[in-house]
Amino acid sequence: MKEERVLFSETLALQDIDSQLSLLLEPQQASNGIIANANDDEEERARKKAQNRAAQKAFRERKMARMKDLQDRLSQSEFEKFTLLQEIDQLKLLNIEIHTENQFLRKQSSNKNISQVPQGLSPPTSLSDENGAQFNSTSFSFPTKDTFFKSLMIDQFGEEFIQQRHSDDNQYSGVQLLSVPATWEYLQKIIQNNHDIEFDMIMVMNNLKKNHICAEEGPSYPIYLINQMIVKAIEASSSSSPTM
Amino acid sequence: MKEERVLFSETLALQDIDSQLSLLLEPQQASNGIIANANDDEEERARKKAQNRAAQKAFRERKMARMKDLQDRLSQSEFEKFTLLQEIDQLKLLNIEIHTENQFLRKQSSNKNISQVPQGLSPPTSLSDENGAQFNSTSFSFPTKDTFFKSLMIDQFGEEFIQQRHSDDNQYSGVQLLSVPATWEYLQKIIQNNHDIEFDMIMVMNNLKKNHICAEEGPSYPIYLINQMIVKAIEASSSSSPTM
DNA sequence: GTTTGTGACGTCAGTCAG
DNA sequence: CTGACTGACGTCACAAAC
Repeated sequence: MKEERVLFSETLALQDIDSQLSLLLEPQQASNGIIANANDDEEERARKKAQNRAAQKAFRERKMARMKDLQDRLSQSEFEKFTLLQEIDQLKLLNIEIHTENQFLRKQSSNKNISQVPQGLSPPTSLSDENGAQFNSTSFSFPTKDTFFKSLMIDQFGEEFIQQRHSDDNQYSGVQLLSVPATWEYLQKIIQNNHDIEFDMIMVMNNLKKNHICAEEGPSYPIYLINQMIVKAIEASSSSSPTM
Repeated sequence: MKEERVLFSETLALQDIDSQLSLLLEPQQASNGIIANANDDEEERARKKAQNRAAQKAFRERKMARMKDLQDRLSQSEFEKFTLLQEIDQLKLLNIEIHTENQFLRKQSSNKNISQVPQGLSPPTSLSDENGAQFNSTSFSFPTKDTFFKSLMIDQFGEEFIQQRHSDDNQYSGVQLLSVPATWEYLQKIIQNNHDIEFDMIMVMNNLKKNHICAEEGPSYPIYLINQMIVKAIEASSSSSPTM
């Protein structure tokens, strides 16, 4: 009772390539004998099935493509986030420098000529000196970047503008960081726990090398960057391996 | 020849809920009559099928969840990118202000006392004045933020650090913007082209309202924010609708 | 061994547009 | 009405984990 079905199914499978074409080759040899009617009906259903089969196949492919697209977009977005973070740090650094210079100039100015400098300049701002008090005279002990900027930003834009980016343990502006040894362990774990994937750890580490960030634990890498490099390495190994 | 199969399939469909349990309720009534052997084999296969059925179902669900997770992570990432962009703009603004003030101070200082101010301060930097030439005396005509910062950053960090964020048509630091009317049209198009989804356009516009960005075309919204709000609205409508 | 997870297909029913 | 699209399931084969 089941062999029938299996046979049927196999037949279809073999016809797979033809199935799409079978729709185009219209069934014009219908009016033939006595069995014409039944035959017609049968054919109709078969045609429909083939149609559906093709439709599903296409649909599945589209779905897969969508999935892949999503993945790619995520990676891309994450990467852009990272570059933005870098940009922010550059800006902060620049800001500190300028501000420091500013403090110095102000000091000079007040030494030579008291209240020569108007406090509120072009924009309706007031970069008052109270938060700059940490900068005294000529020896500059830099505060933590974040501390410094928080006070600065609050002064400029008010509390509500400050979005707290929790700088936890191994975090760099909210991005999880892994030190070099930690990265190494991470890679090993991945390889151990995922037998189906393989990649060149050395390649990953090398690719990572240029992108380190200086954290308290020494040079570190943002985790998503690591992941990205892993993906790259996997792709590299799979395209060069003989399995493909 | 096919009715058999259909019947069989339907039977299975009806047993759907039981199928998972049928595995637990072990077939202990096997050794009965003469037909025990055939029966046993049959049962075995049925059991296997049910098993597979359940497995597939679970697998599909996991897959769906993964998909959803990806979506969410993308949205989240995109959103974070946006806040970072905002932060950058704040920093740039702050930077301009301080730098402007700096220029002014420098001018004052050189008026009173030539070369009182050392050019290179604490960090090994040289915020030389050549790029600040656009600021002359007391009237400050602000350059484009980007122009200004490009020169400033190049001066500080060198060309290679400057990643060009193409500010195209309706773009805000690389994020596509839609003006209010454009947003409205966008929503309508979405509704038209996706019959299966429905949401309250008004709700979306309202949620968007607080998050506008001032572009040349007037208040605008970043496209991904719009998309996010649409998702929200869809969820809201689907959870409140009687279909659920 | 068997279970379990996954990929690839097929089938059917329901929906929408032309 | 017909055809395309889609969601939900089922089945099989085969790798993988127990």
